[in-house]
Amino acid sequence: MGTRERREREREHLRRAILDAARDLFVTEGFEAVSMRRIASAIEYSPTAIYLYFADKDAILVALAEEGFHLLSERLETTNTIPDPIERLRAGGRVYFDFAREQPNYYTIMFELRANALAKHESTAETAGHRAFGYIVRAVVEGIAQGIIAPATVDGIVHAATIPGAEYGAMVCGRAPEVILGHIYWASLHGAASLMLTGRLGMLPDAAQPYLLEAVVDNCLRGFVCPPNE
Amino acid sequence: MGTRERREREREHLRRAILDAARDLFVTEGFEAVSMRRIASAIEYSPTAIYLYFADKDAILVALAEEGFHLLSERLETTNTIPDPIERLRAGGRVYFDFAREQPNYYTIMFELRANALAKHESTAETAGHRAFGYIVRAVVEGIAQGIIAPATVDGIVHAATIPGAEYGAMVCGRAPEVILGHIYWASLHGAASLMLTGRLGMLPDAAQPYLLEAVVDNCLRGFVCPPNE
DNA sequence: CCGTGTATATTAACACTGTTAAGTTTTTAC
DNA sequence: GTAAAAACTTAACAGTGTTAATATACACGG
Repeated sequence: MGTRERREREREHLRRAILDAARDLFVTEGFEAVSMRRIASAIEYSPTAIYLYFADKDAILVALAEEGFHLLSERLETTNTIPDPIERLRAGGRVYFDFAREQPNYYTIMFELRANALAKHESTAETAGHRAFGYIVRAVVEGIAQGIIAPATVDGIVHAATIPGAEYGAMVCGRAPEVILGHIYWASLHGAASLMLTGRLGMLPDAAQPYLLEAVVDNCLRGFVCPPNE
Repeated sequence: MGTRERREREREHLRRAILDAARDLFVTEGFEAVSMRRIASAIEYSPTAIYLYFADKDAILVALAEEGFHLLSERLETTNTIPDPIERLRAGGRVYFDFAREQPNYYTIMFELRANALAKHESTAETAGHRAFGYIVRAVVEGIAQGIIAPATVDGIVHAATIPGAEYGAMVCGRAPEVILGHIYWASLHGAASLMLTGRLGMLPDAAQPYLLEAVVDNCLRGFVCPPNE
């Protein structure tokens, strides 16, 4: 008797409907438009019905953030055909910025959500984020293997960060160099995207902003490939 | 008769009391603890009294953001004694990260406030932000003048960002190169700080985080000084 | 000194918010 | 057909930002 299967299917269906309504609301009307009551009226259920499917509002936002990471991962996947690791990273940077520009609300909940909310819901959003990060890390690994990202660069970073009294080498080796470099790249991308979305690039003419993003990517990657100068 | 002066003094006094209470609340209890009613009870006034001093809640937050930028500027000022522009930029990066770490709530409202709220209150917070940004820009200007930040680097960025069909050179020259380089540096700093504060550096051991920040600064500045490799 | 106008502050209320407890309807299982 | 379980709703709580109407204090002109 497939009644339980059907029930589960219906459950999943409504769960999706809730998420869709929530996404539509905040993709079109922004973060603050998403209230339990508005979601409820969009799906034509009572507000409290939602609590049968999500623990609280944060759980919905975490689920949406996870969706966002999946979207981003899908987009990043298209860069996989690019053989040169550096060019792949560069293309990934463009994809990243395009995503931030086209889906500002997604980007906002993906990266504005505090560890607070994430931890509370032991979300898979974190692992979805890791998957997206993986695209960066793999390109860096290849770059190192092919000698494009010079060991000297890695050493340079190791060296430069050896501020007094620190065993930074051990730190870096605890996590592989590609993880460090990946974070450096990610930080650059996120910083530029975040400044853009919060309107902090107002000093630049609007038309120049894409070029700034390009320049951020370029400067970061130049740091990766150039030999250290001493 | 100094009665009007006294009144104005009292006004300013209460205005400050409101800001102090608001700051205390969110520096110690976080962003969401700041409600009009809680501020009111802290200063022992009725909630609506606040509206005689601030247009709305956003106005308070904008004012606090402005305070934050002043604090940051003060800290950045201490780097002014460092003669070498690159080392000054590096020290500025450390100051920036230290500020983000020690005043996470300040940092949050300073950079999470949407252009939305800022524009609505035609705030001086923006100009306060510009002042902080000025420390970066001036160091870059000096670096270029002294030949430490190679013209080749600037050209490199100009060149690298010349994606098909774009007159990037004109864009860059519309705003001076130092503004572009300044934004690149700022984006790196903000990205790293933001990832740190939102708990996205969880992949790294906690002790390694300061070194990552150092590495971000180093990689970015390496991009500034190294000659383009072709 | 006394009313008057103004600045200042308060009370009550509105329309929201996320969330919970209790109650109702619907569906399943025997 | 009836009991149990799942799904859903209603009513309410405690809170939010904000406004309109009201009261109070206070300097100023007569």
